[in-house]
Amino acid sequence: MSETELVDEESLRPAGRADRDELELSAVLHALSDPVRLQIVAALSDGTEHSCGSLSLPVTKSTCTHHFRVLREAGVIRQRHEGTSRLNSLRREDLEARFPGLLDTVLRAAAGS
Amino acid sequence: MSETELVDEESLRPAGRADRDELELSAVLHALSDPVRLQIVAALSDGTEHSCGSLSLPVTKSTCTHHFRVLREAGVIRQRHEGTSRLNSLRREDLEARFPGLLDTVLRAAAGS
DNA sequence: GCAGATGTACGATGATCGTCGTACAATCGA
DNA sequence: TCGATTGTACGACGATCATCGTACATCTGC
Repeated sequence: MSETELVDEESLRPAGRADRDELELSAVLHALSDPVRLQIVAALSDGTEHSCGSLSLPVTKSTCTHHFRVLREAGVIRQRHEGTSRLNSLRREDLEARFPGLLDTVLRAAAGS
Repeated sequence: MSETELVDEESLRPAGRADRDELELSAVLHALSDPVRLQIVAALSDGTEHSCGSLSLPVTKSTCTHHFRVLREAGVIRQRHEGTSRLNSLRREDLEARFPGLLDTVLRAAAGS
């Protein structure tokens, strides 16, 4: 539902995205187990969209692209094309439906440490 | 508290264990992101102690030892020596104190998938 | 069209990971 | 004491990972 409204998503799905039912816990946990990616997810956690460049991450553009892809393939985020930018946002509803409470718990744990 | 009652723990701590305050979220998530380790944690989740051999895991003894070490070093489990066996148990209280709700949420997610 | 901005693709590199087999240590029962 | 059981130590192997630099693609504004 929340993803079919975005046309750009469709082109990314075959190789790059997990459907809601295909979300794998191991993949999600692995995606969240990297400090940089956790930082990204925390930045997206208030519902705002962020591009690679709008976050000041301690890595290069290439690495940033890599981390966004890992998050996307694990199903944690979705990507929307807008001009030369890719706006990323959390897939809160899908994650909540599949793994209730997981995202919030991890984010709270990340905030507390 | 719950760990100082075990003498064997003390010898494992310097190189092999994380104190409660030293638990790192990334390390915990990484420890939980492997299917075999998740299976181990799920088996321990009812509070019972388990040895390498008491779980029928799809890996060899060496690999089992490896996974238990990863879990121990991340602070997820504790190990107790008893005869020729090592009895492993979850560090529920420590994890709960540091990352409230995390373990239960992950276990619930694992059970639901 | 062109220059700048933004992000991806691709290859490389060093580190870490999961797995195993073999050898060894520790304990228990006969 | 001796054999069996249980787990660890160590080394090896291939796979994956995080990181980067360079080259390329796409879009915007002039």
